[in-house]
Amino acid sequence: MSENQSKKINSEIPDIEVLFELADLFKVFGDSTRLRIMVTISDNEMSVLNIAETLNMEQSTISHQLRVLRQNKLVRVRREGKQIYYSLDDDHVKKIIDMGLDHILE
Amino acid sequence: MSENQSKKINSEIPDIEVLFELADLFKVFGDSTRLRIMVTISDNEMSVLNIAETLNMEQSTISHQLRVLRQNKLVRVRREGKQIYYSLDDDHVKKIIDMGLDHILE
DNA sequence: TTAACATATGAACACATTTACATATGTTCA
DNA sequence: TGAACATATGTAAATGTGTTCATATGTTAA
Repeated sequence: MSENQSKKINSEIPDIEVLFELADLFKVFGDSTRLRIMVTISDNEMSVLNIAETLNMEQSTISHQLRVLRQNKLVRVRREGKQIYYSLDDDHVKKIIDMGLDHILE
Repeated sequence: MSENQSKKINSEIPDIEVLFELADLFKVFGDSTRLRIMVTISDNEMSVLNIAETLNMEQSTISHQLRVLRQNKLVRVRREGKQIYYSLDDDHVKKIIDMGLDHILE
């Protein structure tokens, strides 16, 4: 059995706990502020204040949302002096966003 | 418009309205009941009652969520007599789910 | 150490979302 | 037509989420 079957792997029915986890993951992507943060830092890392200024939002709002992204391992953190720089965790994140964009822009 | 350009679309920074739309799309995936419905009907179409029984939830709950999926064009609808059969709209939907699963299961 | 700055966090409010119950709408068949 | 069934919808309650304000924590440099 052919390539056909290797494509089948993902079509097995995931059990319910996995689906709960998956819903939680998509929930994180389902907020425009968090999406904007992710897109903003996708090219290069940025400090919290820098992100807040770029998006024209409160520093605390950004900080709260960065925590959500951190908890879900979607961003990387690096301290340099007083500032803390955030960047996207991996290409996976970008891929998920791009896949969604594909759906919308088609 | 060259192929080059069409591939580039996704790596440009999407403007804010698109990100709002994108957030709305992910919001739909960010609920376990809707995810379970999508996974349940991903192999073959199912009637509303059948879905409700499979997931052991109220018929009205399923119906409400199916409307959300319908409004977001994620499911296809087919009437046959008294029953209405739902199925996933396209492979795109499955891909988005699989991509999320990849992130979780790695 | 203290002042100045960057980030994180707690609490509260406003708003959105999910679900269940009751009921309406739509379809078939006698 | 009316009874029986399948699906959709309105409403209300419970729960969850995002944002702001005030303040705490942590870092640097004088």
